[in-house]
Amino acid sequence: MEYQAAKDKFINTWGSLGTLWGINKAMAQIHALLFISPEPLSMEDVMEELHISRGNTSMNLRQLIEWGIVYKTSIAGERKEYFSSEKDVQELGRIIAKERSRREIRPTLKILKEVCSIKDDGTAKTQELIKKTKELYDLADTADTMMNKIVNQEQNWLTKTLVKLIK
Amino acid sequence: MEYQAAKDKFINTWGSLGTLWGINKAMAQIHALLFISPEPLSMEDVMEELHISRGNTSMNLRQLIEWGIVYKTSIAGERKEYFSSEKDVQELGRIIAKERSRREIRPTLKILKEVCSIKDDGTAKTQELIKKTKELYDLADTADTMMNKIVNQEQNWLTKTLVKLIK
DNA sequence: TTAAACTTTCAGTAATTACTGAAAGTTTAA
DNA sequence: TTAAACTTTCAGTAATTACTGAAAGTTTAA
Repeated sequence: MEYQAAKDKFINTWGSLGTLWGINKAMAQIHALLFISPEPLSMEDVMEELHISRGNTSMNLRQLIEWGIVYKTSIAGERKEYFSSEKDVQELGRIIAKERSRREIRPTLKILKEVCSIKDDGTAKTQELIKKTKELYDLADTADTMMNKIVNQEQNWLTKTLVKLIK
Repeated sequence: MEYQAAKDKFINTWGSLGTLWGINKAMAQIHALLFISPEPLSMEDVMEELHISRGNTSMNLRQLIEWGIVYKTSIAGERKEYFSSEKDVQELGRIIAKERSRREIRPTLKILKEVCSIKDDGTAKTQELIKKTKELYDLADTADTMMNKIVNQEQNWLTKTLVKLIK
């Protein structure tokens, strides 16, 4: 496989993986492109490489920046803005885990907490609702905590060692 | 908050969380409904509760069964099929993690492996592609392995203890 | 200041995905 | 067997989401 073929394959795979996880294709592809590019790219570059419109490129780049995994980079003597991706995979993982936790898991935990706190009227269906949402709360809370601990940079020696052992 | 309100809130939240993760709303809602129902429900029941059509209900139930988190349950003397959800949250987590790994992470790992194995022609862009896809491969592989270890029932004493310690 | 070089916004449209409901298919009881 | 009671399939349509490209907005250099 030659460079161009490999590159296209990677960008396309990343794109379709994205859609499977609720991320739009263009956004995932732009990220893939920047991630493997040794130099920052301009909006024009991205448009040409992926054959997408200016508007689409602009909007998705902005979202990636909002997520914190793409940066605006200025190049001396150039008027255009250039964009580059977070290059450290560990850091990438950390940011994504943190953002998904903040945007999705935490709000869900809040709702689960509310739902499992309703008054127990003694009926089977109420008791089941309370029990199940409580269990889900605990599971989601544990998973969230663990994920953050594992993925986090601020790992102490103990955690790091344990993670290695489990693996 | 009364039972009905809490139930609706839970089902709706679960539905929108689903869409955020690339699962369609109806499917997530059917699962939510079955998960908190003390008794198995018929297709008719599901249709009425969620106000969705017969076709939609049938298709999504089938998908949930394919995922392994909803079961067909027969009720003695009843001709209809009844459906119930996996009730153990641990088991639910285990199944979902395993299925997503099998359907999404493994295929991605395979592609990453291919892409990072291309011939190094010495150019900066080729080297960057190889390096970055290799790093992604390692990250995804580690995350996948850890997730499965953690979520799996076949935990030995050591793993269990370590998981508790990290948490 | 102005105008060239850029980026963002957004109304309109295209593409995708989800849903309906009736027809076809299947199962079961008698 | 047959017909009633169910489930599945699928063509057509509705709803949602993504994308385009031109107009509006912004920045910078002179």
